[in-house]
Amino acid sequence: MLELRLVQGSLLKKVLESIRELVTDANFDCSATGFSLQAMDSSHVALVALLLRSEGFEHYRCDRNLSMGMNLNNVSKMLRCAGNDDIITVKADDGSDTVTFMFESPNQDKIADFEMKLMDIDSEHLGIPDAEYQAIVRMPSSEFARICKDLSSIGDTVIISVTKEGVKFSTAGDIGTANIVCRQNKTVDKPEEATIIEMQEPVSLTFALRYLNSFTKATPLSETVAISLSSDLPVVVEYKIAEMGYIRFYLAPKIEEDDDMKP
Amino acid sequence: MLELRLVQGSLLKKVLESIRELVTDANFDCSATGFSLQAMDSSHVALVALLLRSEGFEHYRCDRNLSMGMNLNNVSKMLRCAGNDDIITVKADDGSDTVTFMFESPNQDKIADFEMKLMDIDSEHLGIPDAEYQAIVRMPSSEFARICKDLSSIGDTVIISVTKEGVKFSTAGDIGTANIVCRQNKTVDKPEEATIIEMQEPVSLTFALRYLNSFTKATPLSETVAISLSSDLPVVVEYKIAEMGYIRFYLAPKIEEDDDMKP
DNA sequence: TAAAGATCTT
DNA sequence: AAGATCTTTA
Repeated sequence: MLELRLVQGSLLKKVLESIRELVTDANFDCSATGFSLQAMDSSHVALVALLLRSEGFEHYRCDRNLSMGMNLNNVSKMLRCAGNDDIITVKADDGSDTVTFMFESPNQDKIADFEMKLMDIDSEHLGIPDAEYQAIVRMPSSEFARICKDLSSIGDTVIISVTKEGVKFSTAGDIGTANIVCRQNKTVDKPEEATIIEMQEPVSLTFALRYLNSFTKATPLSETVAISLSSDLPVVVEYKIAEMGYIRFYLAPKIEEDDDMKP
Repeated sequence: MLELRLVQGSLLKKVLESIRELVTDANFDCSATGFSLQAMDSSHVALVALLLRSEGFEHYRCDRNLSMGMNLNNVSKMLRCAGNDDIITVKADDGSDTVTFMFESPNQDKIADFEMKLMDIDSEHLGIPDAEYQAIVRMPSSEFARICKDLSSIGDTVIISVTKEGVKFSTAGDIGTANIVCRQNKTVDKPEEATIIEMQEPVSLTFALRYLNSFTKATPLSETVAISLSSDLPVVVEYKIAEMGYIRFYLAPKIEEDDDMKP
């Protein structure tokens, strides 16, 4: 028997809107620890890892580990039927091949329940080793989203270069080139407006903007984003979910190609 | 000679936006009593009845009964040229085959007139008998609209079931099932937020969501909607138009089909 | 602010 | 394929 009650239901709505563009089908794994998901995007280039710890729920009951395969578009359709102030409860009986989403309006006048068939999805659950990163950039998530969106109107890839002074986002395309430099800045009114560089050594890596732009769908979940970079390691773009956990997106850097070698 | 002056011109704009999706051509009937319209939708499944009483107009002159056939899309196009604060005057000369819409800006600086050719439309004007309904549900129009929209992302039809305690909207589709229960609630801050059930006996009927969603285009006209249900009678979805009249939509219930009988 | 384009939906 | 809505641009 599984029963999770989340008073701030909008959070679950936002989580699904964050992942939906990248992943179509995925297993939600429930254990005593919490509610988690790990999935590759459809082109097997990017990876999403979600964790919502049990302590973050108002009520959390999970008698035995459960892996529930769902089509995220369908989950999203159902969650869109929940009001932003609704309390969401997720229920599944042991051995059942369905999951139920329950939405209660704040004044309890409206109660909705949505039942959905589960699917069998075979997924290789990758162990993601904790790595030391050469550089971690923390910045306002909205600023990161704006930069990725702006640059993708110029080019397809972005070079992210970190030095002690700041982080530079560069791109080039048919119409020209663009560089956006964000200086480290810890002296701000609100901590969530800070840009903070934790750097062991300078690093410069290239990524496809298309995926970074998908990652920024998670912007509504957190005021800040942490970007962890190391040569030859996938970048980690992390959005913390207050009191509950995180969404992390992983993306391998592009190997620099010599343009003259292209056909 | 016909001349109707409506200071709150936005009202006429909203009326047309409410009907336009359902009905393409219709006769506007003008008499000393008021301005009315009755029309079936293009697939002859739903019926719209509009009444704007003469008392609601700032000036109302209708020397003889007049039936003016119009293409509602074209009327809508013209009315969209009126500002929301404009005063709208509708004019037609006896025997003329045109109608004129006049728009005056609030400060009288702008005066526009749009003339449109009338059409011949033969319509059977149905007498709609006043019926006793087994149940009448009054609820916030926005909530009804939200429910119809949400459910149509899951299924094509909705079962509306009324009991003394409340009203339940249910649907089923490929991805799952959904039930939304609204409890009767008369103790609200504002009367327009109440959900009120007037019930003689319980009733449960099935309707095509496609049409209900068209009906909810009238939501901007009224804070509340009244849904009148009886077995074997068309449902009436009524939006009152303040001080003037109403728009009523009629839709026959679906006869429950035995799924096994389907091909 | 309004029109056009793009994207998503039925 | 058409319509609706959202976003973007003038």
